[in-house]
Amino acid sequence: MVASCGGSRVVDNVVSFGHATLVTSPRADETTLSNGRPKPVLTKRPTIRDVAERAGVSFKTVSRVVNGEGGVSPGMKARVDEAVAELGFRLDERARNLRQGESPATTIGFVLVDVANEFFGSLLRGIEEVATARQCVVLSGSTDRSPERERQLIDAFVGRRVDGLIVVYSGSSAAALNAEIARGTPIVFLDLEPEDVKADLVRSDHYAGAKLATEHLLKHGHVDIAYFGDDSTVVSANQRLLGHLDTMREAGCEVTRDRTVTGSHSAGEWRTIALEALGVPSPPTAVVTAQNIITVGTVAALHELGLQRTIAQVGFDDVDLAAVVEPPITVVPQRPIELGRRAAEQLLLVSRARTAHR
Amino acid sequence: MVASCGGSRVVDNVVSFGHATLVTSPRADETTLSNGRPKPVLTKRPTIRDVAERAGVSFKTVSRVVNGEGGVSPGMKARVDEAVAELGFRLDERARNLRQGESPATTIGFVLVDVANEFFGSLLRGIEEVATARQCVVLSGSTDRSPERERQLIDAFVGRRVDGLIVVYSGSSAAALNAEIARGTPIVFLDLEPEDVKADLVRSDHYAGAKLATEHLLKHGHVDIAYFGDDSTVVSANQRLLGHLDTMREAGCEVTRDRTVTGSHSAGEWRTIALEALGVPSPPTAVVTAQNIITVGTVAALHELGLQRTIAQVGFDDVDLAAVVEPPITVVPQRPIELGRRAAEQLLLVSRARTAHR
DNA sequence: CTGAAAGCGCTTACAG
DNA sequence: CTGAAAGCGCTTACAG
Repeated sequence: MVASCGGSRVVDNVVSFGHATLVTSPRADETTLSNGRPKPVLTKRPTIRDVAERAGVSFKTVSRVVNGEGGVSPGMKARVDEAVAELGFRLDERARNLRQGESPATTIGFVLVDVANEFFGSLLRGIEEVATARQCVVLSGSTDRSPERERQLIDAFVGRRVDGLIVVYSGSSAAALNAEIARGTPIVFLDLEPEDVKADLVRSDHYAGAKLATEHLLKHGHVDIAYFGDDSTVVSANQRLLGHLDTMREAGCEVTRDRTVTGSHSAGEWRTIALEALGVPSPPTAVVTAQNIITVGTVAALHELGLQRTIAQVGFDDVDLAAVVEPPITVVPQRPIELGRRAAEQLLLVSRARTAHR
Repeated sequence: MVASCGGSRVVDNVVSFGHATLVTSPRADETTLSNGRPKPVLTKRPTIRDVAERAGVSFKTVSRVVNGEGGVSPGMKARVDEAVAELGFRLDERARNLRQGESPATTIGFVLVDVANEFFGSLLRGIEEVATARQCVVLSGSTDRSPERERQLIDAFVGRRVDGLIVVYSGSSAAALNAEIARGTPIVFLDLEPEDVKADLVRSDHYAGAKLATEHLLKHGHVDIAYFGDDSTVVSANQRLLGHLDTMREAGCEVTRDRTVTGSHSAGEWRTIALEALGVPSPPTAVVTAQNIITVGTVAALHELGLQRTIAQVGFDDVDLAAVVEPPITVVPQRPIELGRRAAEQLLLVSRARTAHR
């Protein structure tokens, strides 16, 4: 039972074994005739008039019933309800909306960077939650930080007359956004903020978060704390760095250049950087890793150096491995779902205020 | 520069330092008067008639121009274009759709389990990509596997007359879905499949994926291969297990009970399970971890046992740490973005076939 | 309590 | 090349 090459380890990283499969049901091919059976006739969706005809009432009465307006005699209501059920009638929200003019928000548009990224997916989740609670639905799209894509998405959403827009800004025209705001579309920015556009913004308090991280380490007696952060030209990264530096200064701790590394790198690159910065004769006693992938890279480096129980680490955001690494890592989570919720609440607040005002 | 408690490590796991912040712009409060300035008048959105009036043409001409229909003299077109720009006119897609009857798909509804989960977020990303390429937009919502939520979402989407539905099935009524399909809404199921509903399905070929994983290890000379998998009552988990077992049998390798562990556990629990199963006197020489969190837990266990270079591991799906762990892990990725793309392509195919047929 | 008219913003036929 | 009419599916006033 011992393998012939027990000591070998498969080392290929991410072998690409794609295996998507499409199972086509017979039903889907029936747009063309098969074995002589008649093509299924796609019955046109029943309208309020179809229901009225079937129930033998005026279409206005149907409208009253399906909208629960009341003022309809029980007998008529019963007949209408029956016809609705038989025909499988469903109100067309588009038509309602078109006529209704001002009514509570029904659709929110969310422009984000990339839904496949857990952070943005969580933002969407939070928005969705408050939207759903109010019968509201969410349209979303990824920009990959392209101003052009952002413009297209906003165009598409506005064209569909969303009641409000939540956007993780990617650099599209401030003038266009201001025009849209002036035109009455409520906009709330999330996470990233454009200059020259006056609108509400919901974001994490990165400065305070970094302060907490560093204070946490100071409280445990550390004074020689390294800091690995994202490229400081990114506003949030800079705020985190400032939070760290200010906290260190206030505590009277020295901050040296070689203990503070910032830049835009992959997890693998950060592993290398951490190996160099922490694998020195007198390493810091603790390190703040101010971003997800930096945390992952640094954890790997600490374990390789065997220093995972010697150098304390506090990271930002949740990480898969937080739960299984020994010892566990302390992190300052960003709570993106909460961020999304707050953005949606703010949007609907503004949206409602406007509706009420007309 | 040496910390006073250099040896200590902060061990709290995930300290909750939430720090969402709302920055309200002055603009947002202007729905009520402030410092005597007049409330901004929300100009009503300009319609095709407003543009016509401004350009001094009939509204039908405006329609022609904004739809790029041609058959309009250059002079008129120029006047219309100018008026459109001045007024910031945008076609109302809702109204277009209402009148147009049959036209290419414009909105897709996607019902998933949880967007905050990277797998589902990636599915959405894939759908979005093919949708966007065709001027189509995506409405999505999370069910958390609640049949009730699923029904509500489908209702909301159908009410808005989406041109098609992609759903990761969560157990809502098959009868309702069949009725909707009969009514003409194209539906494609993704990942999970309902019984008693005839519709297309796009999913990973879990059996083939597991086969590949196990074959990969066999090819490297392993014969004593352990298998850690999700609860086998989950269809996909069962397919993976079968793929593994069949491959082992075909290769003439023995499979014992203690080498095959399945069940629904957290990453931390899997770590414990792996420690027990692999920390035995004569451990297997390789292990297949058939799911994301199982992989994470097992990696942690192997490193703790110091067996990460002795026992080979092949996992399923991508994992954050795949990139940084030493040695790197081999994984069979599921390519959720690709799955999403295929589902959307299939949906639009069916949708188009129907449109053409009317 | 019930219904006929007008209109939401657009497009689809149909005339000139 | 240009436009007046009718209608998409519904709701909002207005009458009975």
